[in-house]
Amino acid sequence: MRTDDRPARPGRPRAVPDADPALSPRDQILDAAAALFVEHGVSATSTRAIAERVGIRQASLYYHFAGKDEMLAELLTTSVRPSLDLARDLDARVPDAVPAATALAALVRSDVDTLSRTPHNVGVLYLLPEVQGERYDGFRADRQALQDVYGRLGALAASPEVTASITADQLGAILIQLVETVIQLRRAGEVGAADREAIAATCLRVCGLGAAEVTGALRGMSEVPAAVEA
Amino acid sequence: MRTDDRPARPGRPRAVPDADPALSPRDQILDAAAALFVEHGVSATSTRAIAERVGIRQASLYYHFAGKDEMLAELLTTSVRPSLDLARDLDARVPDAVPAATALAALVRSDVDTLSRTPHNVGVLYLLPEVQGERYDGFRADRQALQDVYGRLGALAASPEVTASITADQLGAILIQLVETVIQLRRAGEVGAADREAIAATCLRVCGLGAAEVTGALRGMSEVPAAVEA
DNA sequence: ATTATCTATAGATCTATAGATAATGC
DNA sequence: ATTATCTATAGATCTATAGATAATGC
Repeated sequence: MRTDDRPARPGRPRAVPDADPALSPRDQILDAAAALFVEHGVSATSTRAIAERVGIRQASLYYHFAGKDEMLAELLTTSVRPSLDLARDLDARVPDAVPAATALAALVRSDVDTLSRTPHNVGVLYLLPEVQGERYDGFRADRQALQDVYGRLGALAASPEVTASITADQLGAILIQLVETVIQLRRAGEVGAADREAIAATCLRVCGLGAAEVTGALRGMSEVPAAVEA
Repeated sequence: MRTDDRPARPGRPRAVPDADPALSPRDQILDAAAALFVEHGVSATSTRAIAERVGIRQASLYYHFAGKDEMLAELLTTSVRPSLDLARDLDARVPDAVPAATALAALVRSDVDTLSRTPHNVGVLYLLPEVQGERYDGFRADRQALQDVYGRLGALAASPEVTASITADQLGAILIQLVETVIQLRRAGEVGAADREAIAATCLRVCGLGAAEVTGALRGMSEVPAAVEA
């Protein structure tokens, strides 16, 4: 089994010619698996169905992956990682270099935008029952770490009234849940800029920010990514 | 196939004696299916596994249900119906007999409490990919109707700043998503009264209510159920 | 006679391995 | 020689039907 991801190498030609030779076979398989896992779930997706969508024989999948589990693990990890990286980066700059509300706004906007654009709405994968298995402990740990950052930034940004009635853990769970409203909206139809902004603004309002502070944080946010790149 | 739900009638005895004769065989099957669907998903749950959990033979399931689909359909419907009934009831009394914020508080509290107590955390079923199939159009319509009420009550309760930046549809999606934070919390561990209150309060804060209004609505709420029963 | 179960099983999958083959690279 | 595919298939399911059977009810 090949586990790396170099471009396609020579080998016996496919029975059906490669539809997209620009993508590595591995990525073609991941893309097909993502689409089918999101639509039908993991168990309802057969390795045959994945192979058919790629345009290869069922057995050929096993040259690239040990099985569906491994495909799912990779899809989960590559989708949570960038978000966690940004979260940690922001977390480290708060509150000295960046106000908490600004950092939270930046994280929320980034995650909402990413989730609204991922191919096949892969955020749906987080909801699948398979993900509860210990096979995916690593993913769940990353996700929990992300939630913790949400809770920490939220608690720092929060008004005293809010802080009095809600813990950082609760706030983390609530904020991440709110961000994932995008996933459900995408299931129902197109997600527009207004939807994304409504969700981002709601995340800040949940922390007790007033209307002026909400728009302020969403504005100030636009400077942060530049700082991060530096 | 028997589709009603009378108490058990005579018939060949089970190989393994009935563990809970107080429940009809149908309810025993639904309970087992719910537990397994929540834990592993529908496709990953075999009819054999359901039967084993009940304590009957696999083939005996088909005397009560046409298949897993029918079990899932019944579980979904019986879990959304009571909530939709309450929502419609409240919706009809707003704003003349009951203030919108009070009605929203009552609906949120009821749904949060219900979801936090359902056996096996059945709210998880809403998230399964199978539910997107047209086989479950009826359930999804009920759920959309519930979401619409959330949006309507939320918009009526909302402060002008909130109404200016968010539509009733967006608010409905956000509120129902927030309520379902309970489902995720239950996956992670016990859900306490503080968690339920944090979520309920957050739903009201999302509508732009201040701290005083939030606690006010959650208080006034307690009178509403009595009015509903009348 | 009616009911709710049982046993047995056909037919349809589905996964994962073994081994062959058709390319390119050296 | 190496690589990426292919063909073929064993073994393990899983679903849903046919028909038998062991109770109670009349």
